[in-house]
Amino acid sequence: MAGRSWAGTTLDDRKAARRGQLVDAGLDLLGTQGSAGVSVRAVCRHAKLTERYFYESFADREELVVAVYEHIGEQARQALVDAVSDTAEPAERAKAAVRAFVELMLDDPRKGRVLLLAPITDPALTTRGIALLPSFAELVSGQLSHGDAAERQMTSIGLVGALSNVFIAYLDGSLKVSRERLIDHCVRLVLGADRQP
Amino acid sequence: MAGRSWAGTTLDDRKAARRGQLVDAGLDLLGTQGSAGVSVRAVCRHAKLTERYFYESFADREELVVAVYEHIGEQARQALVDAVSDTAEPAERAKAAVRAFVELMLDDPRKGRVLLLAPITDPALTTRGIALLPSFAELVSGQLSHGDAAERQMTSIGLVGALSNVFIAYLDGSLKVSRERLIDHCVRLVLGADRQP
DNA sequence: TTAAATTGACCACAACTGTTGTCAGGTTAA
DNA sequence: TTAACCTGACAACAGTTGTGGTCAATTTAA
Repeated sequence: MAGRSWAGTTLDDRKAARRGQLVDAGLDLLGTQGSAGVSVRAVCRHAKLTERYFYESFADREELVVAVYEHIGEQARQALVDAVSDTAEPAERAKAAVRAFVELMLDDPRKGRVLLLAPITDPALTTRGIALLPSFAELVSGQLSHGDAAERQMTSIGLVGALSNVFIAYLDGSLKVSRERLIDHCVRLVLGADRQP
Repeated sequence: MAGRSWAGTTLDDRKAARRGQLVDAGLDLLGTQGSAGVSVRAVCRHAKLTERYFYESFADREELVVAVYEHIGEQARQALVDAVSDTAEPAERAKAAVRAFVELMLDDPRKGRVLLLAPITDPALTTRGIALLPSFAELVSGQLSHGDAAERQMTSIGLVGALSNVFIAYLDGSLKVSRERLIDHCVRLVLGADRQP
C-alpha cells in the first residue's frame, strides 16, 4: 500500500523526493562537467543515494538526462511565457523575453549550459532531436513575416544559433560585456532577424 | 640513424605515414560518432595499427584530437584564403568565401562536423578554447565598420553561431533546401551582419 | 651469416561504466 | 513482540578506458 505513512511521509512522497535529488544532481553534473560527467554512479554519489534508487525512478541513464533537460526546458518556457504575457507591444515583448531568458541563465549558468549545450553534446538528446530552442525562437520572434517557409526556417535556425553562441561566449567568460549590453544586443538580433535583404 | 632505409622507405617516412593514418582515423570517428567515439583503442582499430604506434606519435588521446581539429582547420583556412584571394569586390568575396566553406563541408560532412561540433563537444577542445571559427568570421566579414570593439565582438560571435547552426541543420538533414539557397542565405547573413540597427 | 632495428600481436594494470542482485539492519503497523 | 516493509551498503557481471610493457618474428645493413 502506497498511502501508508512511514517516517512521517508517504512512500510516494519519499520516492518523489529521491527522484528530485537525482534530477538535481543530474543538473549539477550536466551543467558543470557536461555530458561525460553524468554517469549513473556519479549521479548517485552526488545525490547521496545508491544505485538502487536510481533505477527506482529511471530505467536508464538516458531517461535521467532527458528528465533533466525537460525539467530545465519547462522552467525556461514558463519564464518566457510569463515575460511575454505582460506586454503587448512587439518590440517590448521581444525585449522582455530576452531579458527573462538571460536572467534565467545568468542566475544559474548550469541551466544555460544544459539548455544550450546538452542537446548537442549528449547522445541521448542529440539522437532524439529534443531541441526546445527552435520552438523558443518561434515563440520569441512571433511569426516571421518575410520569405517563404524555407526562408523563415533558415532565419529561425540562424537566429537560435546566433543567440546561443553569444550566450555561450558570455557564460564561459570569453565575452566581457555588461548584462545590459548583452540584452540589448540580443534584442537587436531578434528584431533584426526579420528584415528584407 | 633515422635516414636508414627500411622496407623501401625511411623510418621517419613510415612514422609520418602512421601518424597520418591515425589522424585520418581520428577524423573519421570524430566526424561520424563524435567525441565519445574517439578512444585510443578505437582509433587504432580503425587505423589498423596497434596502440604502440599511437603513443609513438601522440602523448595523449587529447593530443590526437587537437591534431585532427587543427588538421581540418588548416584545410578550411586554406580554402577560405584561396577563395578570397581571387576577387576584390567585397560582396563577391563574401560569396566566394561562403561558397568555398560550404563546398568543403558538403563534399566531406565529417569535416564540417569536426569544425563546427567538435570544439563544443570534446573537452580536449572546449577547455583549450581552440575555436578557429571566430578567426574565420573575421576573415570572412573583413572588418566590421560599425560599433565599438565589444559591439563588433558580439556581432562576430553571433554571426559564427548563426552560420554554424544553419550548416549543422543542413548537415543532419533537418534543413532541406538546395545548396544554392543555402549559400545565398549564408551570404546574406554575412553581408547583413554589419548593418546599423 | 650475424647482429641490430623494426614490427605486430598480445598481456597487464587499475579504474571506470551500466545494471542487477544480495543481505543485514532499521522502522513501522498490527 | 512479531511480521511486513523499507533502507543503505555492498558485491558481481562483463564490458570499456588509458597507458604501459613483453616477446617472438621479420627485415635489413654490415
